[in-house]
Amino acid sequence: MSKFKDSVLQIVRSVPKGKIVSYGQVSLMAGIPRAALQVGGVLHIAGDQVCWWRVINNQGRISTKCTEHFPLLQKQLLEEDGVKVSGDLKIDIKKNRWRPSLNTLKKFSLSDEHVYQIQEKFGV
DNA sequence: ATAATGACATGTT
DNA sequence: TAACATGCCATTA
Repeated sequence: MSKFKDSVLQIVRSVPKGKIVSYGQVSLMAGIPRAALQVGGVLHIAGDQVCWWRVINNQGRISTKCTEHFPLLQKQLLEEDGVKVSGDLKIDIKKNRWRPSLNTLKKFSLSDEHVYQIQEKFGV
C-alpha cells in the first residue's frame, strides 16, 4: 500500500453523500497535484471499498469504462445519493462539488501550500 | 532501470 | 461544443 493510495481512499471515503469531487481535486488533496489519472487507477483497484461513484472528471462527466463499474451504474448510484444526472451523463459539478472546510483539510496532513491551492480552486 | 499505460486536466484549434 | 495536443505521475511489465 503506497501512501498515495491510502490518501486517495481516505479522501474518497470522506466525501459526503450527495456531493461529488473531481479526480484532480482528489489528487490535489492527496498531496500530489497532477496525479488525477492515478486516482482513477486506485479507484479501479479499490472497487467497492469506497464510494467510487462520487468521483467524476472536472467537466462533470462520468469517465469510467470499466465493465464492473459502468457509467449507467454510476449514474444510478449518484441518483440514489440525490445527485441529478442528465440523460447524457452530465452532472452539474458546480452545484454538487464537495468543498471541504479548512478543518477537514487538516485531517489529511497536507502542506500549507496545498491547503492554499485547494482553497483557491475549490474554496468554500 | 526503462518504457508503456491510463476511470485526468487544461489550453488550442 | 468538440476534437486534438501536451503535460503529468504512480503503477506495472
